[in-house]
Amino acid sequence: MKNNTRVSNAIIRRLPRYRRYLGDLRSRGVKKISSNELSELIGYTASQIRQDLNTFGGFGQQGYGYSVDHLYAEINKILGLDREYKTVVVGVGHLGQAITNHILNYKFGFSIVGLFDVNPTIVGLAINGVKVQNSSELEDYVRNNNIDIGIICCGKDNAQEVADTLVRGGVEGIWNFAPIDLDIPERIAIENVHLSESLHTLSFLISSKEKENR
Amino acid sequence: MKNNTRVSNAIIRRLPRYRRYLGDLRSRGVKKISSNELSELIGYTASQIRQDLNTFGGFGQQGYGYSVDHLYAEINKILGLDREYKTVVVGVGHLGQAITNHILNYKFGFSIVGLFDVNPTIVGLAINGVKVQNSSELEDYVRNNNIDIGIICCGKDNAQEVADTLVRGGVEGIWNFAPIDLDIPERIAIENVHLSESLHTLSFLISSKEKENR
DNA sequence: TAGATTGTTAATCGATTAACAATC
DNA sequence: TAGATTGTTAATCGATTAACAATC
Repeated sequence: MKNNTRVSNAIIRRLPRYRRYLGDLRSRGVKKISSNELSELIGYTASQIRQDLNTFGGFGQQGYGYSVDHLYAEINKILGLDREYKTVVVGVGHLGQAITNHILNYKFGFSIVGLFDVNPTIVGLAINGVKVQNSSELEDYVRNNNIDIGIICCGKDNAQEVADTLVRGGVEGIWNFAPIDLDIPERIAIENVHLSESLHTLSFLISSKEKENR
Repeated sequence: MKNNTRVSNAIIRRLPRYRRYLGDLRSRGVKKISSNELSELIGYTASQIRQDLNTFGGFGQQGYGYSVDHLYAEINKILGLDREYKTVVVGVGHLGQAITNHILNYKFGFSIVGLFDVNPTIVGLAINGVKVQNSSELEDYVRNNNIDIGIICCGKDNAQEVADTLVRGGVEGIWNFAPIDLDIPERIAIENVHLSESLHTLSFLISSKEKENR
């Protein structure tokens, strides 16, 4: 695997998608695939697929194609899915619970270790067998348990404060569902899921289609 | 507002973000803003901001800048947020409930009209005052109530079937949370939220940062 | 060996940035 | 009017596609 010096954002967004399609192929027992066949399935050009993969290394074999198993394993490595991530969820409303479920049903190396909330009527309850703790204990917990990822599912008013706490506790990355752009150090990875913006993208697309069809 | 002939995806993704920042400014009572000031806040170059806005029309005033109120209203129009959208949620697990809450707390023109599930132990329950119906009634319901948007929160095995049903019922757009690429007619708008892919992007970023810091 | 398909270089296309004339 | 800032054209940069030599 080549050294990934500044992989473009466009490529980064395509990688998990490659993984998903390769995982499907793999579970269907497909052994080999060419960039052309993959192009057919996934919708990127064969040329782009080869370019993308060669950013990280030569995973194919001329005249043959790609071994599905091997390529899947390599993409998992590229995505950092060859290790375990311990996570905490902060804010255990419906969204926090949905994310908790989502991760607990996951095969690949993410575990929910702690749940946190500020609401005293929720603190102490067990969700999926994990007890909800008071957010005041978040920093110590993250530090003492070597938590890797903090998942922010609280409202936007507390989100920056929670992020600061997670960073002080020593997380490596933050998965943020609050509708705000967090201010965090360069060394910490951040991935935002802005649901409102996604919904507004949909309404934009609906409006566009309407205009087209007029 | 100009005719939006094929707006690039890059621009589309930035529009809801402009809206969010302008909404914040507005609620803080700010009356005018220049592309330079907005650049400072939002992190795009002033040049890009002006280019983006001028895709849709000239909303500013030379020598002055942009009226926050006016620009916010225009972006709402561009995003199609000057109308009402009736929605149904299919699959009322934690995620479906989280999305339902999210939308019900929304100020801008999205209403949850129907909830649907296949699970008989959930059908009949009321969630946020909306009764859960059996998915077998989905198509008729969508048709008879002029539903605009279908929100897919079920598992990936049923997702394509649900999408087909929604399309037959006559929705204009689909907000899809199932980890699959749906096959739908060109005239229907689609927006995917692939949570797993988002999480895998985060693990990729964590791995990259680790390598950088070595 | 011949055929197939990758890996990689070169060409094209599109998006971002810079510059500045228009104008409030 | 002078200063400021937009709207827009031109220049640059980066990403995608095309082409083909390398090679299994």
